Amino acid sequence: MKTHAFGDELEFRVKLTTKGRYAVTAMVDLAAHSNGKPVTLAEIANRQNISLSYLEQLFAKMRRAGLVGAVRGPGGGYRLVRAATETRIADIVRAVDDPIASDASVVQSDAENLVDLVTADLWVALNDHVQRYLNAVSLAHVLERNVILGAQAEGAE
Amino acid sequence: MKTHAFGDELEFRVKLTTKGRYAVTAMVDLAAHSNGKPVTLAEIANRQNISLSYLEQLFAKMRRAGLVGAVRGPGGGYRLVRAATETRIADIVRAVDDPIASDASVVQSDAENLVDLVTADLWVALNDHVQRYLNAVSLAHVLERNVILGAQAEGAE
DNA sequence: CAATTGTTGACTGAAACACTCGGTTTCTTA
DNA sequence: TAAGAAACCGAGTGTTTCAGTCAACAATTG
Repeated sequence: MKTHAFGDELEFRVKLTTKGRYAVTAMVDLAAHSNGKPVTLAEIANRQNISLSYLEQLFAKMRRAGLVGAVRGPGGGYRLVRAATETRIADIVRAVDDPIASDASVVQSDAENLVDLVTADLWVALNDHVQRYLNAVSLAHVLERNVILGAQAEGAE
Repeated sequence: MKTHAFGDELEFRVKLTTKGRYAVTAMVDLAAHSNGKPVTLAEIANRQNISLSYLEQLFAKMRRAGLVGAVRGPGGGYRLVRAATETRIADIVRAVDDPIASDASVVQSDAENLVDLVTADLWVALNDHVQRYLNAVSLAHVLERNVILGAQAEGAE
């Protein structure tokens, strides 16, 4: 029995919760302390006051997404795969957020009436808006405090 | 014991979950079927396939927020308080989302190190971005399918 | 009066969040 | 080669939110 209008898991392409903020914070910290040697999660956990185990989970996802590389053993840690200028905030948020399971087609498909249709329009547009913004901002931008209200959006290529 | 870097409830000013989408869909439906007479939640529930009781909760919040007015008894229902052109999507989303409890000052206050600071910058900027967009779009815009990617942002007055 | 509609509160199962714990592998260095 | 440092991995936990159900109550109409 179909009980509601939207798919159960169809959240929003970019989720913007504290989880993403944790990940971004950790990545900014990593970028800020990158000087050749890998950075340990223990350091980041200390500096940012985030639980080590939670960081491990977040970094596991980011490693699978190809954002960071790991070095095991003493002297090991994580480093950025791409330069800070090439690592986009959107990548980080997408990496740690849950995969928005399956049927994203709901929005498009069973738009039986006009209302479904126009609401879908709005959500797609908004999503695009946010996506574009987070895609235009890199770790380097954030570090340089070069995040200006609104001004970044058109830089998206 | 402070276990993590952000306030427990400090979400994000605008939350953008399915809950907000339900509310927006319902409001679009209400606006679309406004012709003098109040519109019943039962009608909206039928058309939009949302549970009646859930709609009641959402409309209770929107009524408290001054977005809709209720008429009880037979022939009753809800109507928009302001015109569709004056009802902004941001108002709707804010009305139904939970109040982001208490201490939003965390972001600003204990920014001990640089990383906290720059991350806070980013989140404030992004929030502003989304807020601005949703503030520039009215129910009427949505109904007229007048929602263009990105183009609305500067219209916010 | 009865029927209709909104109003309110309590409750529920499922999911996500933000961890915790306990282990295992991999690598370095003494 | 043994010790230890670090990344890996999976299971489990308490809390909150989501989305919905249910039951009662209040106001209005005919």
